[in-house]
Amino acid sequence: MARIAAPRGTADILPDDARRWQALENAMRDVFARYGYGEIRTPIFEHTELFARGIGEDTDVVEKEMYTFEDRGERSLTLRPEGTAGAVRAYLERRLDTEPQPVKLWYAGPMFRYERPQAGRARQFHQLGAECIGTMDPAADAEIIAMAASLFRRIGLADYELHLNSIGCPQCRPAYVRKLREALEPVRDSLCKSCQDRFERNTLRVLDCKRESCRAATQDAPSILDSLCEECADHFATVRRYLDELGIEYVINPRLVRGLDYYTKTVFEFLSPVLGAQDALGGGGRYDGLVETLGGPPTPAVGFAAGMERILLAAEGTLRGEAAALDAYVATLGDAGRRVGVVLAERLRRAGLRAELDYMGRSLKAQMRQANRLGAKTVLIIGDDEAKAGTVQLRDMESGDERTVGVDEAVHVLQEKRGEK
RNA sequence: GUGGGUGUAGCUCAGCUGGUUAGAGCGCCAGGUUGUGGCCCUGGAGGUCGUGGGUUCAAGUCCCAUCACUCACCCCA
Repeated sequence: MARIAAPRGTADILPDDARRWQALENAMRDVFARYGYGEIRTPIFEHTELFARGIGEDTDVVEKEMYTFEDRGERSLTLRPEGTAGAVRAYLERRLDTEPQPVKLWYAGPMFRYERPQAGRARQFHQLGAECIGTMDPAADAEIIAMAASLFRRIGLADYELHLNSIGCPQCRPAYVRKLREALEPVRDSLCKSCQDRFERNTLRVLDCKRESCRAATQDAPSILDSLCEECADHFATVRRYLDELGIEYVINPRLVRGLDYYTKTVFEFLSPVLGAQDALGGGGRYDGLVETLGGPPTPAVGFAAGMERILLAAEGTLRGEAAALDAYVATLGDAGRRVGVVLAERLRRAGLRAELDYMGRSLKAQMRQANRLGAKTVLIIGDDEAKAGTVQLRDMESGDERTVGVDEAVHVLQEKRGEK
């Protein structure tokens, strides 16, 4: 029979790797809790409409990257490509807008985007993120950024750059876009093909192009930061002031534009130099129009999301999973020893110890080797003699010391030993 | 969607210009002890050489296609 491989762009996380994931998740939970965010778990799939409207019809994500399917009831559903839309949907549907504002939520889980996989990019990947909904206070922007930075610090990830920008609001952005178009019009023909397309559909994105030729052509383009309305300019200045006061370093990048349509005012990205071409660890920003777009009352909000695989990649050297040490390995010989051993292992486990025993009919020697491999601190050897006498050979794997003790004492000794560290 | 690279044991790879039973290291299993680990020694299991076609007396080795992986573009997490 032909074997079936995991679908393209998906990955299995095996036990050794899973330990690092758990370490990240533990750090994440602790950090989010400190900042007062509560976890929200929303569906993995939503109505396609939610993403189409929320993220924006003209974005790459909606245009060509969604896993969309029709269910048996002929509903168009989509595997979530990001987390914000679902969180905001839940905020409205579950009437979190009637609770004291702001509502602070975090989430983590799989996201799906149909793209060609490469380093740091997969079709099923995982994001952790947080949303602070209901306040326009610039301190909330700073809090979200500080929280992300705090998580990175917590896992020893220090090698990154925080890029910051403001892309204005519906009051000031249109005027800037017009100005930008005018400025770019003369050099339009020298832009790359996709930028010529961007020029038409989403002019801001031209600034974000990585091609040398496009960067050169837009060299002298006006900066959006010079065109912000008073409110946006004030907001941005205040966010910056808070970040300065919090000691969070950043670089102003007037070319930073995000790929999703819902952003307003503050946008930011954490870039890592060790990630290769896909260098964004995470990013986010303010989305003051999204709640309304999704049918709610005008509600300001700010949030961020980061790629868990990318974090794990970037924190390769510093974030380690704990190798669960084995307290005891029960090695048995003969039928009587075996019977006693099976029961003893269970007894150790009920006593809160990690215990393992052989299921492959291994020789004692092989059992010892296995115990060593598993990092067992102690091996309890039970042969027919011990079974008859109600004793075990207690072998300390580090020192090699071995002695005969009664079963009760053995359990006691192991518990003591465990408590010591 | 476009382009480059790669596909040989569980893993990392070697197989020269096509030529007899496809190799190494690591890992795995067993033995070296009659009831004992880490080091060492010995032996063993394990491969439709990604898949399908083609060229040839002969293909892991050449050609085509296809799939997968990978890197980059695009976009972003």
